Amino acid sequence: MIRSSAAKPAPEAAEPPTVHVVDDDPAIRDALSSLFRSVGLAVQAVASVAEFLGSPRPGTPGCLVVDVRLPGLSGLDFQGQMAGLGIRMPIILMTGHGDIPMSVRAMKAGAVDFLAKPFRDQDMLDAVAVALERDARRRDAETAHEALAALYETLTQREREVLAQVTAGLMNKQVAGNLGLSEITVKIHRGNVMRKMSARSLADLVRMAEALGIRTGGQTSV
Amino acid sequence: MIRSSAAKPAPEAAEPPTVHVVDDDPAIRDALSSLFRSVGLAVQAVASVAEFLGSPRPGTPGCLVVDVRLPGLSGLDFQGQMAGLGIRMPIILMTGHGDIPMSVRAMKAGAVDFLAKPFRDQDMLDAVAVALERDARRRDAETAHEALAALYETLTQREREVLAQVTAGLMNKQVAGNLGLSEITVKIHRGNVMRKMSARSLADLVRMAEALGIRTGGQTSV
DNA sequence: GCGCCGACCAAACCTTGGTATGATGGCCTT
DNA sequence: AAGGCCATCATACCAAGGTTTGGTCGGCGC
Repeated sequence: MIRSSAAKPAPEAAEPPTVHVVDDDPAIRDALSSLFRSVGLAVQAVASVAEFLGSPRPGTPGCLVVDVRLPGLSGLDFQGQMAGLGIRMPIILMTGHGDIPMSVRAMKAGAVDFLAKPFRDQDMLDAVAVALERDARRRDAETAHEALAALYETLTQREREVLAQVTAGLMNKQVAGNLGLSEITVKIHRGNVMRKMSARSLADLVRMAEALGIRTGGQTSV
Repeated sequence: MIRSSAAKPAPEAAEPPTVHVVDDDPAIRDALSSLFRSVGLAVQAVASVAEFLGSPRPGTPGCLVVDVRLPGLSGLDFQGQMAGLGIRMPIILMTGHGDIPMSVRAMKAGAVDFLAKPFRDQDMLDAVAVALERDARRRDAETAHEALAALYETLTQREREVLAQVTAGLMNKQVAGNLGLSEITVKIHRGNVMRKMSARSLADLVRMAEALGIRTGGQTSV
């Protein structure tokens, strides 16, 4: 697979991305909803963070457009909580009464944009476009990583040890020595690893180990 | 000093990082200079961007602290120009009369921080600490990459082709077929590549190719 | 011309990788 | 007790990787 979610041969109709709007002002919600719908985007508009968290949030791609001043919980705190909740959807913050430190803090925390009201429609659309693109990339990367992690899960402890040392560049006999095994046993484990990980070559396996963050104490120049 | 590259156990003789201050107000320059010197940092303070660019800037680690409103060239434009000039030192911007869009634009462009005057000394020191840490990491990564690129430079065209295909996971005979060579010739090139790149194993070589961004059309699952 | 280097190839030889087939034993679940 | 999974090892065999020795050919600079 080369890029994007080409995991399956049949790239079924890509679900449309959804813009989640969180603002306690109904007028703003309506205005943003029609703005986003006018460019073909799906919209889910709610009045509070609680409402957003309570609503059904299927694993569809999308982004958040949130007012920083919300009843109960500020958008900035909200931003921080999202990470803890495992929600990594890109966030665009907007505010009617913001200041520079607030915007800087938001951007440092990873916000895609921070728009002061009133903003131009186009600025918001541009920000959403960037956010959706970022989300698409994040999801692709996450999907690929999860697939890899799932394969890794199927390995036994021994096989993982062998994987680590083999991808560190050690020869079978060295691995055997380190693990107190015979070389033939290492070969068997190694073969199992290649098969279970669907690696077609050692180079493949090395890249997989790299992506999984598997490192040994063994010195490597890279 | 805050922290520097803890990459090596004995970094020793680490050149002290320099904070470059660019502000047309002498009072600010003096105040910042003594602030930074009070925590053991070297400082180079100038009044304009031209002066900064004209001064001797050896390849020492450091960061920039720049006022966005400068005679002739704004700090924001300056930020953009830096990339074009190949200067990738982290930048901290400060302003007396900034607004939110300005700060957001600066942060999007990669500024470490954007401080509205007046700011607390500690905020500036914190920002500088982050900037210097970021610079240290960037320099480490850059140094490693340059060393790798230098090795790659010593390869002949053929050797590079062989490197690409071998690290893509192809067998010698496949590489030979693709390049119209005999297998024995591929082996020789391959051996030369391993020697010239100082790779102690194929796994090593794969990681090097990865770091160099060497990709072939060959399909890979990673 | 001469030396140097890169590219190319071959024969011989050795090491390493990889895959059977077959077998033993431990542990856990049914 | 039986079956399954894992780990272990041996023998044998084949494929692939890797080096050495030795040689041809063409371009480039002195």
